[in-house]
Amino acid sequence: MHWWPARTPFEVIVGAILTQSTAWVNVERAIANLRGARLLSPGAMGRVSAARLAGLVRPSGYFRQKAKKLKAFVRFLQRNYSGSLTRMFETPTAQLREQLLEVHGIGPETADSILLYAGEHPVFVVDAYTHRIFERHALVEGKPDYERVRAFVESSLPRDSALFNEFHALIVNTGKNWCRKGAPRCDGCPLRDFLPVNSPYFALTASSAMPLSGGPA
DNA sequence: TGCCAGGCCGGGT
DNA sequence: ACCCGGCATGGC
Repeated sequence: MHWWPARTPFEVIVGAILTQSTAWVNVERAIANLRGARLLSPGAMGRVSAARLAGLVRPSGYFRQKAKKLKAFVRFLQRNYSGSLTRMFETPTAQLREQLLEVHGIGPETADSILLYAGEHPVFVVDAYTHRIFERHALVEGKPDYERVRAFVESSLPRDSALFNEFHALIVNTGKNWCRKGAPRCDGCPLRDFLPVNSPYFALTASSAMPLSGGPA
């Protein structure tokens, strides 16, 4: 779907932080502000003040928190990789994931989004939609926490970043259209017709047949 | 008008 | 190991 609307890996990372619990349309304004201020590079963002940064990312909500998080990431990148994303992404996946989780403001979903969408590391991104869909379809054994869902998907599909990318994109679209919070349970969702389902392949097949409008791209 | 959006942190059990 | 309040703007 080529759905993550970013021009560079750094912009993907910025978007991943800014979109935390926030509608993408608000993130777009914030990123436009950053672009206008020529701050969409690790070096420039490292030099700007947190207060100035906060003003620019204001439309994305939680703006003081997010300014702090962006600063924390570029500081981490500078300290550990001399500001080079290329060098950062040369780090083995599991090791880099642990490092990212240490950074203030980067939790499991943001870390995995960075790994997959900015670095093309083969990890599956679990988000609110993934949780809701997999829980409603009872695809995961036991309590469907983040690591269980991730382990289930990653062990059910070939370890291929392009596939994880596409699969997650399809899930988010399915979620936006049919699995929003408060929506009638599975009402109109194309996945419903595939119950009982016990493999993500079924979800992938079903999702491919649905309209793909409404994405952030 | 109120609910929700592709979370995460820090402090409490 | 959970659980919860706080963080904040903009669209429907």
